[in-house]
Amino acid sequence: MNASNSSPTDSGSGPARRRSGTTRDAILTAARERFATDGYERATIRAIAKDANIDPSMVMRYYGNKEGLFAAAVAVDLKLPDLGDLPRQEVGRALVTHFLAMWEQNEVLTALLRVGATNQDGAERMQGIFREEVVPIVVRVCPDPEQVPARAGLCASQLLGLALTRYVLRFPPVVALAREEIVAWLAPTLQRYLTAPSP
Amino acid sequence: MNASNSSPTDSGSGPARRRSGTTRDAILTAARERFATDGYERATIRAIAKDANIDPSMVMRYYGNKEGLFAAAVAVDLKLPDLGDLPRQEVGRALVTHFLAMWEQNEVLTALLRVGATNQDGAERMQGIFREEVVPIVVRVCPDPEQVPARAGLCASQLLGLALTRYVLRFPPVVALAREEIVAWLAPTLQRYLTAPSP
DNA sequence: GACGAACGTCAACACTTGTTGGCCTACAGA
DNA sequence: TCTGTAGGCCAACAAGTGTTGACGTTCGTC
Repeated sequence: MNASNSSPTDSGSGPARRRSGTTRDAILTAARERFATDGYERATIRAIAKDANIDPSMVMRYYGNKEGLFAAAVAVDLKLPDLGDLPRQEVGRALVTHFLAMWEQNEVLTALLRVGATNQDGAERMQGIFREEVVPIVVRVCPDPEQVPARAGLCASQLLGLALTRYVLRFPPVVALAREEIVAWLAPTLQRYLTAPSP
Repeated sequence: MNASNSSPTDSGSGPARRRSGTTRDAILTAARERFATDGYERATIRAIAKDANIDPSMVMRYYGNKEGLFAAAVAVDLKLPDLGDLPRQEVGRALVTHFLAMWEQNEVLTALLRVGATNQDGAERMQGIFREEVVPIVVRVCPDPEQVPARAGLCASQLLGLALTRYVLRFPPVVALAREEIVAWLAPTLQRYLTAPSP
C-alpha cells in the first residue's frame, strides 16, 4: 500500500510546493510528545492528530500507518561527538555529560525507551542505537576486542538505568539530582566499566 | 490435583469453600506471564483467560477489573533479607546478589518494570517498592540521613538499568553475562554509591 | 432428596482503535 | 480562463477491547 511517494525530501527544500511541511512537522512533534508520555499503545493517532490540529486521516496519508509514524518520529541519530582525541581517563565523564545533554534536548529518546519496554521493534531500534553509538566509543578505549561487548553493555545498563529512573519512572530523588551531581557520581562508574581491568 | 481441604491460599474467608483457588492461581500465573512479555495494554484479558483455560468473565468475577487483576498479579513483596548484620563493605555485593536472585525467580518484577514504563500506576508501585525495600537498606549503611535518598536513587538506577537491559530490552551482551560477572562488576559500583564520600 | 451458593459458559453491550474512501477547497500552470 | 493536483475534513468501516448479565452446572449442607 501507500508508495504514494509524494515528495521524498520535502522537509527542507520545498521549492514551490503548497505549504505542506508545516503540518508534517506538527504531526511529528505531536507524535514524539505522545509517544514519550504514553508509550506506543496508548498514544492514539486520534490524540496525536488533535494535538497537531488536523484530521487523523492526514496522519495516515503522510506516514502510511502507525508504525510508519513511529519510525519517522524516532528517526534521529544522536550523533555522539568524536571522543577519540580525549585522554582515556576522561571518556567516562564525557560520555555521561553528552548522554545527559541528549536526553534533555528533546523527547525522542524518552519515547524510544518507553516504547522499547513494551514493543519489540522499539527494543530492537534501541539495540541498534546502542550498537552504533556506544560500542564504537568503547572500541577506542578498550584494547581487547573480546571485552568490548560486555563493557559496552555495562555502560548501557548504567546510562539507561539513569534515564529510566529519571525520565520514565521519575523517581523523585533521581529527578532531584543536578546534572553535575549525576556526572560526578556516574563518571567514575563508567570509567571503571570502560578501562578498569576485568575483575 | 485435589489439594483436599488444606489449601489456605484462597485469600481469607471461606474455610470450606469449593475448590476455587486452582483457577484463581491459574489466572494469576497467566496474567504475570502476559504482563511480563506484553506490557499492560497488549496483555488482554481474553488472552490471559485463554492461557488459563477459562472464560474471560471469570477474570472479572475474581478480580473486578483489569486494574485489579494487575494489582493482584504484582502484589508481592521481594523480602530483601536483613542486611543489617553485614559488614558495611559487603552490603553492595549482597544487594546485587539478592537483586539478581529476585529477578530470576519469577516474572513479577519484569512485568512490573514493563508496565511501569508506560503506566502511571505501575510506575508508582515501582516507586513504592523502591522506597520500602531499597531505602531502608541504605539508611543502615549511610549515616547522613540527608544523603540517603540520592544514594538510594543511584543504586536503583544501576540495578534497574541492569534489569532493563537484561530482562526487558535484552541486549545480547548483557544477557550473556554470567551472574558472577554481574556481581563482580556491579558490587563495587553499588558499594561506592552507598558508602563512598559524596564527590 | 432438596436447596442454595459457588463455579463456569455464552452472548452481547458500549466503546475505542487503526484505517479507508469520498468529497470539498485552494492554488499553480496551461 | 480552465484544469489538475495536493491539502484537508467528514463519515464510516471492521476489528478488538473491557465489561456485564443471564443461564446452566456442580457440589456441600440441611
